[in-house]
Order: sequence, then C-alpha cells, then structure tokens
Amino acid sequence: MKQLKRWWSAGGGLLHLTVLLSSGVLRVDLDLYLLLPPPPPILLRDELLFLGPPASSAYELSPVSTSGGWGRAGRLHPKGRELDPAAPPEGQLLREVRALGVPFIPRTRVDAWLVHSVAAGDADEAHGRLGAAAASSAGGAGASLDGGGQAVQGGGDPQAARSGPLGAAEEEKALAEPTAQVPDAGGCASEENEVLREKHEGVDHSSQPEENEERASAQKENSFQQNNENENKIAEKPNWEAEKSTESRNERHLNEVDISFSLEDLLQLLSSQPENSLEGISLGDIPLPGCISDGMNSSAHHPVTFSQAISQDVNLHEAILLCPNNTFVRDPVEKTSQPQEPFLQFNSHTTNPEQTLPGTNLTGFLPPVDNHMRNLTSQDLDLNIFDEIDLMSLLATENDLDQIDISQLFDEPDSESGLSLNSYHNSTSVTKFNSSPSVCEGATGYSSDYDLGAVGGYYQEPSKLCHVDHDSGFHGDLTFQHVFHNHTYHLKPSAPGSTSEPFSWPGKSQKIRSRYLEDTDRNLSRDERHAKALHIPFSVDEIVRMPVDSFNSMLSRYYLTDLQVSLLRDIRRRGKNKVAAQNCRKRKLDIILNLEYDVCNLQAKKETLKRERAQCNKAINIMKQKLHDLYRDVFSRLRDDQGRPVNPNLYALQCSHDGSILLIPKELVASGHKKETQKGKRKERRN
DNA sequence: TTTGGCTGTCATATA
DNA sequence: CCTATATGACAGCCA
Repeated sequence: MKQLKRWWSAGGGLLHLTVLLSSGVLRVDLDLYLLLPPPPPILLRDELLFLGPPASSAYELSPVSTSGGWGRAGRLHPKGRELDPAAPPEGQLLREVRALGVPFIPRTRVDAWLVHSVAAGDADEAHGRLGAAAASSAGGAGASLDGGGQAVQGGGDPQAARSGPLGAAEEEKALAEPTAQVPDAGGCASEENEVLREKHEGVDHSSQPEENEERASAQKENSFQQNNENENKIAEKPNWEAEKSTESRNERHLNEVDISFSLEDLLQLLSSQPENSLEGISLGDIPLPGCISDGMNSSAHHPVTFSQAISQDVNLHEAILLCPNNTFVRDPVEKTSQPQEPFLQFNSHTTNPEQTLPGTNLTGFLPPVDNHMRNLTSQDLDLNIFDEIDLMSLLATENDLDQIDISQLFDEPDSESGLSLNSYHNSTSVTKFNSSPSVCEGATGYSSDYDLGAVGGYYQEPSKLCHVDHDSGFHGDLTFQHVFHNHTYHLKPSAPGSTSEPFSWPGKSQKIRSRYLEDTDRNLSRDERHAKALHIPFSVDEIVRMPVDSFNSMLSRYYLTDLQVSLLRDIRRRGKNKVAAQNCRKRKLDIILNLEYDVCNLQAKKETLKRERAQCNKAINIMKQKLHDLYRDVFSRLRDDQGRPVNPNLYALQCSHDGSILLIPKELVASGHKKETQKGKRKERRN
C-alpha cells in the first residue's frame, strides 16, 4: 500500500499507467476502474449514455458534475447511500484534488474524496475505502465508490472499511483465480501472486451485512464461469501470440516493477467485483484515448474479464483478437462467434451509421488524416507492432490505404491531422486514434523531420512506431493521443503487386475503399502521384517549401536514385513555379484592378472638372451680362459739353492706371489697342 | 459544340 | 553558375 501511495503521489493514476502501452502491452488503468461506479455509462462522443437500467433498481442518477474534464454527465449510484459526512464539501475536494496535481479529474464527490484521500497521503484509509468499495460492489450493488462512501460512513475505521460481503474463501478464490488460471501469466506472476495473496489476506476480511453475500456469490460464480471460458479461449490462441505476450511482459516488467505491486493490489480489488459489473464497465466512461480504450473495450465486450486481461497483461494483438467488433480479427470464425453486446454498437463513438454496419471495417480507420500520403494506416501499424513487418512493405501498403480520407467518412469535426507539412522539426505528429479496438493508428507517414528520417534503408526501433504519448492528458471524449511517429521508410520501389494489404476488405468495405481510393487518387496532383509512385518519402508541399539548404542536404543525405532526385527537383521547380505563377496572376489581377480603379477615379475627376468648368462659364456669362448692363447704365447717364447723351457706339470707357475712368472715342481705343498689341509682339520677339 | 475562366507547366528573362 | 522569381505563352479542364 505504501507503493500504491507512492505511485499515486508520484503522479500515478491513469496517465502513469497507460504510458506502459509504449511497450506494446495493454495495461489496464485499474485505479480509474476503482473510481468508477459499476453501472457502465457508455461514452458516445461527448455524452455519457446510460444503457439500460442497472442491475439493481436501487440506483439513481447523481447530479451532473461540472468539474470539467470528462465529468460531463451524471452517474448512477445506489440509492440511499450517502457519502461520508465527514468528507469536505465537493468544491473543496475538487480544489484540493486539483492542487495535488492528480491526473484524474474526479467527477463526483466520492471520486474527489477518494482521490483526495489517496493523494493527500491517507492511503491506508483510501485503500480501506477502495477495498470496501470493491467488496460492496461485489455484493451486487455494483457501486464501488458509494460503497466506499458507506464504508467511510461506518466510522472511517479502516477495518470497518475493509469489510466486504464476501467470505474469506470466496474472496481468495476470486483473487487467486484470475491469475492462477492463466497459463501464461508472465514472469512476475508468481511474485505478484504472493504479494497479492498477502494483501488479500490482510485486507479481505469480510464483515459486511450478510444480505449481500448471496448476490455476491452468485455473481462471483458467473464471473468465474466467464473467466474460465475466456481463459480457454485465450489458451487457444496461437503460440506466437503467447510468445509475444510473454516477451512484451518481460520487457515491460523491467519498467513496471515499481508499480506492478500497485496493479496487483488494484487487481485484487477488481477481482472481487461481480462479473456483470466488470463486463459493464466500458471505457466509454473513461476517456481512455486511442489504443487503450480500444483494448479495454475489446476486453470488456469480449467474454474475457478485465481480471484476465489484466493478469495476463494482454498485449495489443491479443486485444485485437479478443474484440468481436474488431475489424482486424483474422479469424472470422472467432469474430462471428463472439456474442455481440447490446452496447457494442456504441463503442465506435461515431454518428456515422456506416460505422455500425457489420463488416464494413470502417471503424478501424483513423480519423481525418492528411491527404499527403503521410499516414500509415491502422492496418499497417497493426502489422508493425505485432508482426514486425518490414518497413518496406509498409511503404508498399500505404500506397493503397494511406490516401483514404476518413474525414469524409466519419465526419470528425474536431479532427486534426497533425501531420503538418510545415513542421520540419517536429517529430511528433498528431494522429487521432479511432475508438475501434486495437486500431492503433500509428500514422507513420512520411517524415516531416528530415534529420530523423532514415530513408536510406534503416529503420528505428519498431517499438517507437507507435508510441502513445499519454502525457498529453485527457480530452473531453474518447479522443486521441499524440503519437510519436517514426516516419522512416525504405525507398525501395515496390512491385505493383506488393501493395498487399494486411487484411481483406470484405463486401461493402471493399467498394467503399475502392471508391475512396479513386477519389483520392483523382484528387492527387501529378507530382503527388509521381512522388507516390517513386515512394518519395516527402510530401510535395515539403519538397517545395523546404529551404534550398535542407533540400540539398536531403538529396545528399538520403540514398536516392537518379530518377528520384530528378523527380524531386522537378517537383520543387514545378511547385515553385506554380506558386510563382499564382503570385504573378494575382499580381496581374491586382494591377488590373488598380488600373480599373484609377480609370474610375480619373473618369470621376473628369466629370467633376467638367461640372466646374460649366459652372465657371456660367459665372463668367453672368459677370459679362452684369458688366454690359453696367456699361449701358453708365453711358445712359453720361452727357457731353452741350448736355447731349453720349453715343456708346462712338465712345468707350477706359480705366486708367490711377483708377480714373476716361471717355475715349472708339477710334482712339482701336488704334491704342493696335499699338499695344504691336508692342507686345515686339517684346515677345525680343524675348 | 463553343467559349471564357482558371490552373498548371514550360521557356525565358532578370535579379 | 546556380537559384529564385517573374512573366508570356500554351494546353487542359470545367462550367
């Protein structure tokens, strides 16, 4: 329990545990399971749906939590069960829990209280609650958390909290069976069993009311029957899968030794849960991203209990085979023989009805991905992980499958391809994980980091092909993880027939696939098709946009054939010229538009000038008229020496320089004008 | 079928 | 000399 406490305090919890998936081993996040109430809400996108009534009618819906994260819906909990009255208020709990940095956002007051207790150092008490929770849920109520609350309510005594409905023998059986019956429980199984047994003996002393014992026993029996069936099925799996499992476990064990104890401790609690509770627990409630949730779902829906899955350290490949809805199940008999749980159809977390069509296989596709042939399909990655397929074949396989624009299929509005063409130095590509089981969409598309790519024929560790970054935290729904892709490809051209697919597309999926391949091929540009044909490990956009230094270094660094180099240069030249042509046309259009604008402006200015000219002429005419009138008026008042009126036809008025006005005969005025004009002409000639 | 617009590409000039 | 850019010209596609 100290290890549990230390593990949790060190930031343990779901995130910490799921990091183990990087080794390719499915590891269940038991802590969250313990924190979840048994009635399984199924997460359909962002909403939690409660599928059908719980096993017991004594359930009620708790208020919707607004704690953020994935606590968006109310949860079922047993009626009449109250929380620990000594527990702090929910708001305070949430604040304290958040302050502790626990990577789990409690949704209910009970969650918060449990997390708070564990993270704050009260691990023993919390364990008591957890144990009581598990025991209580095993009693049929299926409310682990609230059962814990009840245990706490019973005085907060750890002993009282540990009390459960099961007898010691039954609990020992329950704890021992999941691990003991698994033939290949891993190298650390015996050691873990010892620890588990010790803990079990110290913990599981039931003193719960006897009314729960009968229900618990009945459900336990059902659970064991299911376990046996599932174990038999697991035992029938091919040897190579078992070997892989063992290898994965051994590898993982080196890294997990510090927390394996905690896992078993949690397993102990889980093992005491009734089968229906376990079976009902869906990862839909837990927004486990990507492969994790997928694997969990597969385990949940398949008649293999979580206990088995956990104790066996079921690897991803096994998880694939365990999923009845899995599109990559290679044994059709096994696929079709699995009972379909009623809520299975919701596990695709999609609103597209095509996904729920049996045999469509579309659930296995990754959500919208970049169309630039950068993504390795789920099938490819599947093979990479489990079959250690050569990357050469990956390259060939992607030829067929990487172009499928799943966004058109599944309408993932919040999708992000993450495979940014411009992220030259970002080796982490974001890829969404589909909720479909075992679809670890390692979009190991073309490298966006030229320094990391080993195009010349080397590939890095296969384990890195699908590294799930669980530090990225949770999103609101069953979303996706950042995947560290190894964009490493061989450039060996593959024969046309080498584009074999790791699985067959049955029926309708085949048609859909071919249709989308046609569409995507049609949408590809000529250079893209050429690059694809020659397996150029870079997108056209990258080739065009990368600096010349990077381009040259790329040409020199990687082993490229002359044809590939020529094609790369042509692609780059054409791409740049295409951009230049676009810019040129845009510029030309801008110039034309500017010229048109200038023309309009000039035309408007011309019109304005015309109007002003007309106005000026009009004013001039008015002034002339007024001057004429004034002239007439002056002459009408003029008299000669004899008192007679002056004839305006013989005389004219002339203004002198000093401002005086002279009455001059017109003959003189005409001769004077002639003289002045002659003088002016002379001056002009002189000048 | 014709036509105009859009786009990609090539050839060439220029910086 | 190489590269990037700009631009005219041409061809193909499409509404």
